[in-house]
Amino acid sequence: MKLINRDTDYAIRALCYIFKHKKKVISASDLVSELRIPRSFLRKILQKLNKKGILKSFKGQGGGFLAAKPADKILLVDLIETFQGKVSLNECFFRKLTCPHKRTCVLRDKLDKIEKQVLKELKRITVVSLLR
Amino acid sequence: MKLINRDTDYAIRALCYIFKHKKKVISASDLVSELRIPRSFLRKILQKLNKKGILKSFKGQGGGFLAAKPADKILLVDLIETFQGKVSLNECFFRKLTCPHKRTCVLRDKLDKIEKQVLKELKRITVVSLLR
DNA sequence: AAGAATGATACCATGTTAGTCTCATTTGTC
DNA sequence: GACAAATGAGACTAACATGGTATCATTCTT
Repeated sequence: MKLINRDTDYAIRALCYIFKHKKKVISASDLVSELRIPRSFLRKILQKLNKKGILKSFKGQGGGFLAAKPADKILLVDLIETFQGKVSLNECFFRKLTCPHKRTCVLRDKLDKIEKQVLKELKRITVVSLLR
Repeated sequence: MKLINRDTDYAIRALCYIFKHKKKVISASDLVSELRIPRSFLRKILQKLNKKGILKSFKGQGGGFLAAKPADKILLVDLIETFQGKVSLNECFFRKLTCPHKRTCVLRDKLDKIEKQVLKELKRITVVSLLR
């Protein structure tokens, strides 16, 4: 029952490093030696951040990554959704089917409320707030 | 990222049924035909509830299960912990080791706060509050 | 003694997570 | 233009978690 998984975690570490060296283009190699994250794994993560428009990438010698937007515009929730899908604490399945009592289920109702709270809190966390 | 998994879900359904038929001893067979949950799976769940002191069991013909304590004394959190372990939204591992920045990590700090909120809300939910 | 129930526990299939590997493409430098 | 350094794309794999099954032992009622 983890809120963030390893991809998201690594993405955050990478982003923090990139923001601490703003203006410089950071290559995967830089990040690997700095963060000690497995190279191939990290590369996949960087590619995804690029596709999502959170990083800009530059190919070829001297290439690497730059932030595509300011740190206070990158929400933790966006990262979580990028790597783990929509935040949903109350998916309810009954024998592989979506539960037939969806609308009337008291438990679901209560979990929904908790989910909304969590989401609200998560939305207040940006990459800036993680830069120490 | 689910707050409750299938074991917990089934446990709740079973408990609700048992409480709605208080005083009667309910067998696994009763529950299977009522709730349409796979027999063996349900039996494992009932056994666990028994071991945890949430149900009392009776062997032999006419045997089955009874609630071991009142519905308002059974917290949803207890069920979650029985089947899924301690609620912990912020486990942080770094390359299989516990993360070395545990104490200084800003993210961990924020997730901790969210976890405390969730836990507080979860503790307010008892089986009574799920009996409709 | 028989049958109906739970207790204990091993097993299995599928999906998810974390990580690896390879090849193609782009770009800067000599 | 050749080469090296970088990213892009995507297939592959090992280990673990989840959901579910199966079997045999034990206990209790009749």
